[in-house]
Amino acid sequence: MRIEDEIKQPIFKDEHQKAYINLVYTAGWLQLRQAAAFKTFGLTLPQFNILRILRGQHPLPATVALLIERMLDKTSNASRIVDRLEEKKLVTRTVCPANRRAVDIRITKAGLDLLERIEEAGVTQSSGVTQLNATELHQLNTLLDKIRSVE
Amino acid sequence: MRIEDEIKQPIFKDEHQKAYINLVYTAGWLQLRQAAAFKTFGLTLPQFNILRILRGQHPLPATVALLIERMLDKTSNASRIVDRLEEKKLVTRTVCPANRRAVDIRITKAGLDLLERIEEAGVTQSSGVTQLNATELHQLNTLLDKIRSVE
DNA sequence: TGCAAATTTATGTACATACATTTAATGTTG
DNA sequence: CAACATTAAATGTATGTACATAAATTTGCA
Repeated sequence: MRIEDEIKQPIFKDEHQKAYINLVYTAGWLQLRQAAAFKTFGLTLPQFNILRILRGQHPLPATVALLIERMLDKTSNASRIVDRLEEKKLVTRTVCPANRRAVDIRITKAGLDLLERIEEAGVTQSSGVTQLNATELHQLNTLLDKIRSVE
Repeated sequence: MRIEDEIKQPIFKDEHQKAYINLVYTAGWLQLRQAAAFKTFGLTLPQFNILRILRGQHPLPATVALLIERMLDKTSNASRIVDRLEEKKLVTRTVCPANRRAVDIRITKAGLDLLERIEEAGVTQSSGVTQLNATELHQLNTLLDKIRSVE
């Protein structure tokens, strides 16, 4: 469906505004679908993303600083997302012996198992970008990179 | 900058995953810039969006249901965003005489003035989509519409 | 060494999101 | 018309986002 019909706004100020709204709307649309899929596993999207970063490090630990660096949304609050994962016993937190300011965060066996179950269920494939072929994917990536090329 | 470098993740599972991450990341990037611009006027992005919908209706009122229908993020909570705007005297809320379940929401003179000041400051132009020319904008809109064409 | 600056994480506050539930008014139907 | 369903908005709760500040530790340098 065209974005005009999707948000019932037939006229945009210009094509820039239309593209902006389409971009933000589509990203939200994708995230909503992903979040719904993770919900059946008791995870939110940011929690899932952090678990995945931790698995990438496993068996090495990650610090909060490393999580922030790798997160899509860098301004969110990694500490509190780790709080939730710790409550669910999906990660552990121990003071880093080499630098007692830092905290070593590790994914647990339960966390690894959960990720595996989620991936077996094919949840991570559910994003609508599978609608696009190789040429279109390349086009899209180029356009998005260009948008962010302001400074 | 390419998305690989932006989030310091050199390898993606496939091009679909890369496009998905690029899309979500770029939308967040745009919204963060917009939000920062509105902040100087004491508004958040959703508050601004609702004010703009109300101006579109002006001098007719809007109901909460209409706001939700037009909002980019339909699952957000329009009631409470209107609460904030009402506290700032940018909108008024009165029970709809024709249907006492509904609430008539109207933008005030102060709200209209604020929107005008924001637009004079050119804040709404700040989105990075201005990097794209007409052909690219059309390409982008087509690709995004296609992504959402699952069901 | 000692002390200020920098680093790392945690916490506080305001706002927004997601979703379930509640409250009040209106429609519907036997 | 009474009982029940539906509709419209508000409220409750958990989580996340944005940003400022605090607390603890380490670093650097006079």
